[in-house]
Amino acid sequence: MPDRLRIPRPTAKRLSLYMREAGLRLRDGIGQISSRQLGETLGLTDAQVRKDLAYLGQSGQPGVGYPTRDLHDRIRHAMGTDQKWNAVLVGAGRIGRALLAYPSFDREDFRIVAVLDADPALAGQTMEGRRIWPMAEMSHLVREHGCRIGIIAVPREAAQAVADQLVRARVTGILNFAPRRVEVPASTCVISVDFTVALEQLAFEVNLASANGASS
Amino acid sequence: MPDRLRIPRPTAKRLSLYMREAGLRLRDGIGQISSRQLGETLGLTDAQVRKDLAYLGQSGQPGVGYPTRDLHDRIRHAMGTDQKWNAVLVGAGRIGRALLAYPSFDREDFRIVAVLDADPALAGQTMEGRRIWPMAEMSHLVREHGCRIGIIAVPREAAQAVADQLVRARVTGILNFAPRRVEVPASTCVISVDFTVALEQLAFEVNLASANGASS
DNA sequence: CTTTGTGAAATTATTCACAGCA
DNA sequence: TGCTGTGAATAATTTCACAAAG
Repeated sequence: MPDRLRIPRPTAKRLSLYMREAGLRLRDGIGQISSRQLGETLGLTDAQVRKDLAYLGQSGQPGVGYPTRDLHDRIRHAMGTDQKWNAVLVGAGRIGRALLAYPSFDREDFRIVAVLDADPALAGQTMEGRRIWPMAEMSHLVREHGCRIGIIAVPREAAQAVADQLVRARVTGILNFAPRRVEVPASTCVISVDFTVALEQLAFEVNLASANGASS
Repeated sequence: MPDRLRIPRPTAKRLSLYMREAGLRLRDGIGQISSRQLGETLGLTDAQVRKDLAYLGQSGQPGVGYPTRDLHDRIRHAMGTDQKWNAVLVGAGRIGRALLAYPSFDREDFRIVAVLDADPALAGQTMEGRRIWPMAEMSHLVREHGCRIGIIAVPREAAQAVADQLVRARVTGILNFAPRRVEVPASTCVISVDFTVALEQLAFEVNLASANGASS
């Protein structure tokens, strides 16, 4: 007996955006927000926004909009970000450093609690004020801090081995910044952030736009 | 008269992956690759791969597969990465540094040719061996190097202003790493890479999986 | 007069399944 | 036998359009 409707993946992505926007409004003391306003700031149609928000159950008031606080809380709950998500970061390179300093990775809900690197020379040093551990400590750190997430910020060649180690250490989710697919058992989730794909996607879009624009 | 079929966006994303894989095979001297092999390494069905590749026109050989070199070239052409894409990077922070050192941003097709930052104290300094320019130099640099792409690697609050400047400097594509939508005229393309959305997406997936897995 | 929630319609994307070629 | 290319079938997602509510 599912207590709520299954949320489609495209919707889940947009829910993140709605939540961020609701958070900003909340901070600014704005109590209501309409699907049209939300759509306008995010580049979506109002119908799309309403369909998405309807997955969270009735919450809007006709003629008024959605109460900011309630909206924010509902999305948080639906996304699971009302829980604590501790993460281990593997890779003390430049991407790892950027993530350590990134606000989203040091919030109440998400937090990088340990940094590891395969380079023995780095073990014991600090990065952005955090101590770097050797790889052998992974299972221990994951257990000690109750990490459910592992972040792969190592070069392509090392990514699969790191993924294997993370799975053995019993994380249930992996955020992968290496430019390749990592193979994991079905019980583990992977989300990849691929800079190269984004860049090539952009080239594709620009070409498409200029092809459409240039009609002699 | 369009000389080729319109490529759907999901397909375009996957084409990047196929191209990368073809490039790796090419480097290893493997001359052929089948839709099944491609699908296996990338986590897709063979039918999906074939449908996608069919947009590039006939190129596979029944019973054999796709010739690696030809496949790579065709995708390159379709994506527009057989052209040169110079980019200006705005933001000499930690994300900017990571991108500067990232292999994909210093290839024959893509290259970051200039770094800018709003902080006057950074102007004239170097980062990853590149000189940092003040914002006022943007138009000049874009024109001089023929940059078609601008990369936004600044905090949320500064992102829209940077986007406006990039548009004025006449870039046609923007790669946005700031966690917000940037508003641009329709003639400019934007692709966003949003770490926060990726992270929350992961939490969502993990929750979903554990909900499915745990049926008492 | 504005805005929600939602069935129905339209569009888009994926999977199936198989004829035809090497 | 192994594999491509592709119509047809299915599934997923978005848009439309409107009754009902503040």
